[in-house]
Amino acid sequence: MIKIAHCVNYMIYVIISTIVDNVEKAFGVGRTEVFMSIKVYNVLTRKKQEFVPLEDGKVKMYACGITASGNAHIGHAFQACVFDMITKYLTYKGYDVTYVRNYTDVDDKIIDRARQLNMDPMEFAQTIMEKTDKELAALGVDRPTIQSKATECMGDIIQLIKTLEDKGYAYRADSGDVFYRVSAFERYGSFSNRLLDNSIHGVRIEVDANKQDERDFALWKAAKEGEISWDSPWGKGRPGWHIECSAMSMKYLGDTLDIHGGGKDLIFPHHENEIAQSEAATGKLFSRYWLHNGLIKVNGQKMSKSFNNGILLQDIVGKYNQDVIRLTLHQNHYRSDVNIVDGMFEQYEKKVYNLYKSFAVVEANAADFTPNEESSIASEVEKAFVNAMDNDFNTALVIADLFQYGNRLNKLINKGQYQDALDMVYILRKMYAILGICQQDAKTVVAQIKNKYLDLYGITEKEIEELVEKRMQYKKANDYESADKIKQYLATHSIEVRDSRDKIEWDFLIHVNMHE
RNA sequence: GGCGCAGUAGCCAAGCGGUAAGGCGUGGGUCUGCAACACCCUGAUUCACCGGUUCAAAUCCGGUCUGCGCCUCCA
Repeated sequence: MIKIAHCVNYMIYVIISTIVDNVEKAFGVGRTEVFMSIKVYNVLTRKKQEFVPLEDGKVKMYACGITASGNAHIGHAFQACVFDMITKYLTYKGYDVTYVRNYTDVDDKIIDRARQLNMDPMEFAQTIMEKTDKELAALGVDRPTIQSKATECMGDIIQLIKTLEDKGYAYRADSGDVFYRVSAFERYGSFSNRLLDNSIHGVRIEVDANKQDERDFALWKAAKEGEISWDSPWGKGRPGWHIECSAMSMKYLGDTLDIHGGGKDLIFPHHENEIAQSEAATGKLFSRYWLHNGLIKVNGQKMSKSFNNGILLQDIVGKYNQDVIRLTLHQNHYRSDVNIVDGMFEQYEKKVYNLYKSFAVVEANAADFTPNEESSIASEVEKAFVNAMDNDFNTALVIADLFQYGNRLNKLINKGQYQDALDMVYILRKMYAILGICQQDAKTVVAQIKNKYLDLYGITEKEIEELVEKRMQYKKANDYESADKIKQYLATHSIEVRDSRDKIEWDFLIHVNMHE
């Protein structure tokens, strides 16, 4: 009875929705038009809303980058990959994107580390930035339009602090430090939802005696004896962290940005403070949209030094292929935390190996064909990609689709439909470039991963080939016992063989153990 | 204590009012003397729990529990 009622209700729904669809079509308000626009989750409004830049066709985006105080970790890479992906997608959609990402190249930690290493702090920061740039490039992260450094914008930073001081938003303490006067900015706390000073209870912090209000934060820090410093109207010193980003973003992008991004751990206090500084200085809205990426967890735990579970880029770049790391990072939505569990890199390594193996087969067999950009396969893939990405950059969906396309590609290969297969490879390479995936030479990737594993398993390709040849001889002589001994020996090195009529093929295994 | 996010199969993870995508793993199969890759099949009567709204809820509302993040430098 219930089921019948259920069905009847559903049929009523189907009939109504069909009518609605037809009405929409008749009036030209098809759903396809809705999908033309991009929807983004805006932290400022806490809503998913249509993305409309200030200036038609142009996007001004700033993302908080890295403080160059140590080796970059996978969390830094995630932030870089996310905003690289967003830049590339917006560019694909036809926007002219100006993307600024900063390096903080002077701060307490940098000064401390440099001192430990007996290095000049600027020089130390420089080596870190160069190393990080290389590591990010190895992940297919493009350089932003402008890569700004705090020390290169000192004049702009000082000017901004001066403006704040003139307007009564800043004061110089006896210590020589200049602080932002939070009480002067009424909206302070509204971005991160910290309306009153009630956030401080339950957490014990020492209040700097120089501050007029415990919420005040440093705009300019007076230099200690022998410390690196810059001249300013308030004496020698260096800028506070928050003011750098306000100054740099407005210097290159103007008073109002379209998108401001960064890790979600920066919402408070960093981004709250940036808003307070910038909007107090200009009287204008600082950024129309705020996008924050999630954080990295390792086996369900926060990545932190105390757990000793940090994944540094120097430990994974080179060890895993670019696509493997990108798949791991983009396999879930950018706003969610990425939980990297044991075996995850290996899982995607296996996928990447198989995918490029298929690419190689197609490219070898379809060398004389020309990819057809207008093919139904190409338009289907592109449409699905765009639909997913228009909805707040849903890379998780896009990657789920990629695995299905890989499956379909193999079917096309098995059927010998190389024109279709080539069209598929063509469109995958084109679209997934936005995620930094599927861009490499297929044969090279296959060889890289193969060599890595043969190395790991302690066996060479030459040795395998010789043993396989021997096995062939034994089989021809009907000596299955000896032939199987070779097979077993190869199996101990994780090499599996497959005999066809007149030849023996082999491949290595990638062991993925997802159990905890 | 305050603010925010989240709980979907063994694991990872989409869906965000119309009847549970995808991947890994598992188990079977095609093939094979045996057999890896690939390919095919295989999974949640149900989305932490309890109420409510609705013809219809994993999706909306209220409450409970649990986990996490931020409030101190943090991508």
